[in-house]
Parts: sequence; structure tokens; C-alpha cells
Amino acid sequence: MSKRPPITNRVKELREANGGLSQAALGEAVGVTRQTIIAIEQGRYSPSLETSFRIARLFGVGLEDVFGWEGD
Amino acid sequence: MSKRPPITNRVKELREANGGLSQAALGEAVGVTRQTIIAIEQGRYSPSLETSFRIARLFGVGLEDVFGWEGD
DNA sequence: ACGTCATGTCAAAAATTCTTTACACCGCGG
DNA sequence: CCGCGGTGTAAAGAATTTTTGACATGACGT
Repeated sequence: MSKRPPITNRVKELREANGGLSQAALGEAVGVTRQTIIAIEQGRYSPSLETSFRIARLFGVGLEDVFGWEGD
Repeated sequence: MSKRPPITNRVKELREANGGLSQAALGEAVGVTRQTIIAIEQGRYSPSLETSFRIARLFGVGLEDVFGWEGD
């Protein structure tokens, strides 16, 4: 049952905007693996709220500056 | 390894502010069970971003109006 | 007293997120 | 040419989220 969640994300953009942080470096910085970052960037599943918060706060922005809800 | 995530929530407040919506009714409205709502309200684990978005949007507010990051 | 609704707990199963490992491709510097 | 960093894919398993079902309690109305 794991469809693609109706969620958009700007992780890749933010990574590149922050001095070209690599997926591996981002993962390490927020405490998840590179695979997890890849899956999130590709929207393969909906991350946990905790992981989402960690990513947003690392970039110093709000949750909705990183993740969007399709159909707003 | 499932500790309590550093996340706060105002689900109960919002439920009561919206005409006393019950946990069961909220669950049904966002497509999860009553158990899930109870667990989220009690902060027993960090919900998926999708579930979080559905709850916030049902109340017509943003993600961070419902969930907060401890240590901001 | 009885029934019902709302909340809560417990436990086990199902589904999803996350990890680990391994391999592949591309662009670039040496 | 070769090595290396960065990205991508795949699959198995661990960990976490969510479901299902059962039972308990207090509040409330009849």
C-alpha cells in the first residue's frame, strides 16, 4: 500500500543552496543514512515528522519551507 | 529504540477548539484509527509527515501550528 | 440501574520507514 | 588511464508506525 505520498520537497534545492551539501553529508548531519535522503528527495515515501523537522532545522527553515502538501 | 520524539503537539487543543471533535471522528476524518490519534496526542511516537499534514490541514492550519520542535 | 459515548490501556499483527550492503554510472582531477 | 566523490538502484532485514480487537473507566442522560 505504499503509494507516493502527496508531498513535495525541496531538499535537493536546499542542499545545493547550502554550499553543495552532499546527500551523504546531509544524512549524517541529521542522523539518517544516505539512502533515506535519496528516498525522501525522490518522494518514495513520507518521512517521519522527526526526520522532517531535523532536515528543516538544519537548513534553518520551517517545515513547510521544505515540504509541501499537494492540493493546497 | 523508540524513545519519545522531541516533538510537541496541540492536537487535543485543536480538537476541542473545533466543536469538540472526538478522537475517533478526527481519526476517521484524516484516515487513521483512533489508536493512532491517541498515540500522537500522547507523543508516543513521531507520526508520518503525511498523517501530520492531514491533521493540520483538516484544522485549516500549518504543520507548525500543530506540531512543535523542542529546542527551538 | 442501564446504555452510550469518549477516553485510555494492552497486546499482537500488518504496513511502512529506515538501515545495511553491494554494485553501477558519470564527471572530474591527476 | 585510474581513482574518487556524488548520485542511483536493488534487496533483505531491523526498527518504527499504524491497525485490529478486546477490555476498563468515568461522565452523562433516561
